[in-house]
Amino acid sequence: MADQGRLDLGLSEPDPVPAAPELPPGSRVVRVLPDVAAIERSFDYLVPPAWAEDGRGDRLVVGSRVRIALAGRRVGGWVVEDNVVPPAGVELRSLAKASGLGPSPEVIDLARWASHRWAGRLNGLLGTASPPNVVESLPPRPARPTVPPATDTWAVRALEVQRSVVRLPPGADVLPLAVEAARKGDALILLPTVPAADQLALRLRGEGLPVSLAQREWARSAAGGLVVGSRSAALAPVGDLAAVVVVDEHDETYQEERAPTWHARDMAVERARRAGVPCVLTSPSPSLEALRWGELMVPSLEGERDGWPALDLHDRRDDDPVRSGLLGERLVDILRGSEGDPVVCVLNRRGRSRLLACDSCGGLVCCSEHQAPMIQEDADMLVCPVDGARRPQVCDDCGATRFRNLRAGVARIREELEALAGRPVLEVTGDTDMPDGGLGGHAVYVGTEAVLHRVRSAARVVFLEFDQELLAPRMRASEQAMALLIRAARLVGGRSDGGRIVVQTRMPEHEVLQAVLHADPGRLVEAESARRKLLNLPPWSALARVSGPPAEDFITALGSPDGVDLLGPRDGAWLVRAPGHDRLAEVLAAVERPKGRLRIEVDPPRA
DNA sequence: CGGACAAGCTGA
DNA sequence: CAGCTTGTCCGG
Repeated sequence: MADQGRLDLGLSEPDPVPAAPELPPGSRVVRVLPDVAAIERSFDYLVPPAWAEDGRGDRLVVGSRVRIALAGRRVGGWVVEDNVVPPAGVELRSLAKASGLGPSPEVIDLARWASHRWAGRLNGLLGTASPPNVVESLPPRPARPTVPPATDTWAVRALEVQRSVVRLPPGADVLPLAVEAARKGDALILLPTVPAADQLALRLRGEGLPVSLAQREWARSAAGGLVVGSRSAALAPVGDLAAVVVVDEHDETYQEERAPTWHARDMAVERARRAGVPCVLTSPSPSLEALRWGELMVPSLEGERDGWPALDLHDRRDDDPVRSGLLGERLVDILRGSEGDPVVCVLNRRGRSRLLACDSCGGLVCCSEHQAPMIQEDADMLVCPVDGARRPQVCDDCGATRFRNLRAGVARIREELEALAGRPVLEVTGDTDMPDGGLGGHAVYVGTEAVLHRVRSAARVVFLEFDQELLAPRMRASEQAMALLIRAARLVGGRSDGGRIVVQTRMPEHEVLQAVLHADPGRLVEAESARRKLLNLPPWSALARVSGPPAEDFITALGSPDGVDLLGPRDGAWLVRAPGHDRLAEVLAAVERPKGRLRIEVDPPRA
């Protein structure tokens, strides 16, 4: 079959074939997509005639969850098409069981669109769109709430346009926007994390609004009212969708890491477009994607200035790189608590030293054969990262045996911070357990960026080495660096409340830092937008990263379609670049997929 | 995914 | 050539 390797969007068997003669007249046949990750085809089943009499037949609609016999076992699935004419020559089996409600036809169509847009399988998306347990019927629709007239005019204005991007400073409250969305009717409100969604849901309930949590309260969401949730909520049922709000649209947690790497912001935008309802994206620093899509609105420049913390740039270019290590002298007072506690220090690295300099001559300790920086394995052995050769810890140039860390990991820096602060310092990593409400009670914390998620609040956040964020070899390095500063800003509060962030850097003129310094995210946009345009990167193009053992075959099969560049291979992966997402999706879908573990990441998160 | 079946390897 | 592993195909 010619399209064997292609993705089935639940609409296979396009040729109208006469029904098999053995099918009794009046039989109802439905097309079912199995809920099995590896199966991307749909199959036809007979609706048991008995169901027509007891009402089960009426409840069976496109989207319904069913159980089917497939290759000798029972699996779940979704009805993706009703009243189909099955291809000739197949002996139909009957549906084994009806297992309740599933996504609406609108959400199925949306998922189909997403499956094409992100070149991935439909059944995973339908799984996300389905209730976690069997739902036989919906609760009654909640009474329409009486929403008090809005006091925040920006929220009203934001929902008056179909596509608006609201630039709100880090500390701003989105509650007025959610309430205003509720005035429109049933609204979908997305937040980056589940705790943030839970908290907003609680506050909206406090306002007397009917709110349900997406996924966990699937049936209530489908019945009506406000639906609040994180990424997966973009596919949640909503009664009668009247508005969509995506809070902190810049946040990368909106993108699914596994293929299909769909993005909840883009999904929500498309959902609103299809429903013809207004969609509002908010962010302290809107993404280029958002700005290209909608109309930018800045409620108050004054509010924005007050809402960002002050930024202290510690320019380290004047310091002796060898002598002063990672901790500049200006940090001492902060670490000792003279500007308030707690102090949160961020260093995006794990483990111990990666880069050593001789204490007496200042030279970098490199492998004489490969010129690569040696790694300190234990107290007195060095290891070459290229071939693993070991040698004793002695400087090649001067024979000294004392070294200094230029790139200490978090574990080492904790000890140094403790010495400098003269008080205990708690190390926080991604593995550190987080108590409810976040960590508290310590005076000084140090950790990778995970520390920004785990500590409740801070008097100061110090980025010990920010340049690696600014210079990271990733397309979105600047936006990601900005996202870190936004997180930090939320821990310390706005400048009007004394909020202050400290950044040690050798690039104080970098647009990310300048944007925060002047509480003007537009400065980042100008520079970043020009750079991306020059390099023909998103949002001025659309990218997909293709990897896995069959990647080469796939790329070869793509050929050289019009307007499409193939870049690579690099680390066994290729980049496919097209002028836009329509073209990209079209090109990726046009080719048979070689078997094997092919991974296609559209909008690759780490390109 | 998981079963069916076919093609390849091993051992006496 | 049985008995087993490994690979490929396919499901209504």
